[in-house]
Amino acid sequence: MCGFRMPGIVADNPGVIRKNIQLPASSIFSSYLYLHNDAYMKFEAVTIKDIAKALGVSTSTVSRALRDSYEISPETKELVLECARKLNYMPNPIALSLKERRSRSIGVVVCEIANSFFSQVINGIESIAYDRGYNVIIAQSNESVEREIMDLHYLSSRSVDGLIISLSTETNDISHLQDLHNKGLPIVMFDRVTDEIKTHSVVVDNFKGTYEATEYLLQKGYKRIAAIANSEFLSITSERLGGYKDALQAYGQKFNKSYVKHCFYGGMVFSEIEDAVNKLMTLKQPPDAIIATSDKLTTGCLKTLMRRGIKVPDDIALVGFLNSDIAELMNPALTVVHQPALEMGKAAIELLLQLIESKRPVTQFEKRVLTPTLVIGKSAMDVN
Amino acid sequence: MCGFRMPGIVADNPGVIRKNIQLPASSIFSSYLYLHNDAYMKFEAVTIKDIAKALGVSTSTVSRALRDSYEISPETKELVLECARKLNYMPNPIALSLKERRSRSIGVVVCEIANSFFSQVINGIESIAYDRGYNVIIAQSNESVEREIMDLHYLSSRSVDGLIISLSTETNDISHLQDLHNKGLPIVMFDRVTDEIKTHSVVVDNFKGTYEATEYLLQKGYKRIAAIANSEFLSITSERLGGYKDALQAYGQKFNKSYVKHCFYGGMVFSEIEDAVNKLMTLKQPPDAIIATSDKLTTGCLKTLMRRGIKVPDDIALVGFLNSDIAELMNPALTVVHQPALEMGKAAIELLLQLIESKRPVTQFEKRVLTPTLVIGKSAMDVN
DNA sequence: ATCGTTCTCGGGAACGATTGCGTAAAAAAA
DNA sequence: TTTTTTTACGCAATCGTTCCCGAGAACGAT
Repeated sequence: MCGFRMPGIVADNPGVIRKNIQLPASSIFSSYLYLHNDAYMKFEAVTIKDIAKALGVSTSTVSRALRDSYEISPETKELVLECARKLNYMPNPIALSLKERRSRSIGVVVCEIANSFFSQVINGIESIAYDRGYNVIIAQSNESVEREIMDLHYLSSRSVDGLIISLSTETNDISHLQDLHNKGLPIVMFDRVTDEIKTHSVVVDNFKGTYEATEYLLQKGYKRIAAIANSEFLSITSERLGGYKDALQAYGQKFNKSYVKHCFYGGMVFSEIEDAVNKLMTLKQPPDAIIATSDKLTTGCLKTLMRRGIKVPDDIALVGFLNSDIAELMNPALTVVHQPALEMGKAAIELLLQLIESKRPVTQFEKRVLTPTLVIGKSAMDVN
Repeated sequence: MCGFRMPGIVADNPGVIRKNIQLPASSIFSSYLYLHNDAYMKFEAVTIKDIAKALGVSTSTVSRALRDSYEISPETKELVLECARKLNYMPNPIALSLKERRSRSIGVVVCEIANSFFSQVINGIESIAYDRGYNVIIAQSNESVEREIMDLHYLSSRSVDGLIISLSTETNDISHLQDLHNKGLPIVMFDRVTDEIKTHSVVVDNFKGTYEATEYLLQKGYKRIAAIANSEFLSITSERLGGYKDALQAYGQKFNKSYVKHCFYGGMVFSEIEDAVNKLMTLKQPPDAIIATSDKLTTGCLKTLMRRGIKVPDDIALVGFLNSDIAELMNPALTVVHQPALEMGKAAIELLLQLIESKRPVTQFEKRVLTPTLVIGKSAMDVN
């Protein structure tokens, strides 16, 4: 009597749903009524009411049976499970969210999706979130603090259970984030972080990244190494410039302030990079090498040099942060600082889920520091 | 009497919420109670009940006042609006979803996020969806049909209002999609599409893309042009190979079957590409040019050639589909077929929202065909 | 004075699921 | 046999919101 609808194949105990279910390619979704004939009708899902009605029991019994409660007899359980399977019942996540006051979704704010580094991070986040039954809502700030605030507003209004964020370049006032944090929203920061909010964070050893890159150039014999960096506000900027400065010092070179150029919008505005490169190249003593401290800056810098007819590495060396998997295919093959982006994403979501699912308040926060890799290419040569 | 909580700044009429709201950077989120002291407490949102209680009216009145119903007096409306503003009330989207039986979220299935083409498409989708109040749930198939089915299962269980999908390379049986479609789920396909499902789709003129690329090589004087393509199952494969064949014919060259290699996993498995290139290069008459018909194939092909010490374009020419914005920085600067990915994403989401928000059944389906661009680089030379 | 309108508003049932509490019937203990 | 305990289930509230009814009050028409 409970087969008055399309017979389905698999229904899972809601507790273990989507865990290695093996389903045939057909009729997986028959939890929905067939109503798609001529009229355009919203397909309606099977609910516990349908099961209850079909079996002549109460919804409480169905609910408890599905959750394998001890107060339901084995026979009834079997009946309910069987019927749920037949109707291909699937629990309504929205109703559950309302009841449990959690959305099982997390928000991710990055400045740009179409950027290798961030898309790889998102890849890592998504892979784990998916397995844990969370969905990921992605928002882009486009390096604008205004947009970042709107993103957070939006995500907050969609009542996400947690947040993973890399700050926009414009963000020096973080009160909008602080507000959310104060209200108890679990937050994990990555890449561009701030100490002002006490929470977990995931970064690479930025200092080490530029230190090694600078050291590499110094060992090659370069004497006038310039740096093109992001906005001074960003954590990554000072850290990366720190590694650059320390390496210079370690090798007995004096730090030259005019060799450091900042791009406030980190290359989102291309003319920024052009200006920076132009200013460097028109110095009385132009640099013989450039370190670019982010993906967009690295490619933008190479693009500018190329367009100006400046040969790399013959006229100038170029080393930079880059997570594109085609760095070796570039002209020249770039020597790059590569970040373990996928792992960063995984670390971030793991820390976030830990925060979200923690029963008791978390007071000890972790700053997970991963190690970047210097991938040697041909964008610097031996100068002697 | 209604200011017993943190005074907020802005509350919107739910009907026009998130429409060009200008808010100061602080206290935007004070719709939530301050409970984040020592104990870890979930922050609780302000509901219409709170407003009703504060004002001594019923929730119905509050609800209607907020929705600007005609049956509420202007005075009461003003009171309610004022109070909502004070408490910084924000409607609970989950409760709304439950009531209205729609989640205001759409699912996007692509094979890989960290791929320029797809991340650009997602960028386009996201930009519009966000403005229209929808959130985007992204799932990756990794070119696996099994994973694709699980993705759809997941998205379906999260009750998305619509779906945008580019099929995985393994997908020749589309009954899992067909099922969802039959049940009335609005679907828009892009890139890798199928005629078996009658719905909107967004593609580029693949034929034209390869035709022009092939023609370009033919005009340069190449005589033995090979093609490396995706799985035969995919729509893009036959279309792109079609353009290739027709161009050959138009220029009086005979089609040589051994010059066409398929990579079933489209380059997700790198050895596939290596094998394809190796087989081509060990022919008695190896090709003098290669056309790669997808992003991953293009970069994979170049990587293989480079590793084998085969110079492009000196030893062989290479032209391929590529949406990376650093094609011009590659070695050599690649001549590529560039797809308007952002526009494709925008078109897809627009068509989907049209489907979702249509009152009456949609029977006329649109196949929107955008035009790819051949971007000339230096990966082919004049051979005479 | 009585009736029909119009204007406002409240009560309460949904939406789908969980869960504390109450309670019949059955089983166990007295 | 009576009492107590256990078993197995139903009722109803709850989450936040909308919306169908119903209903009181004011007002004009008869």
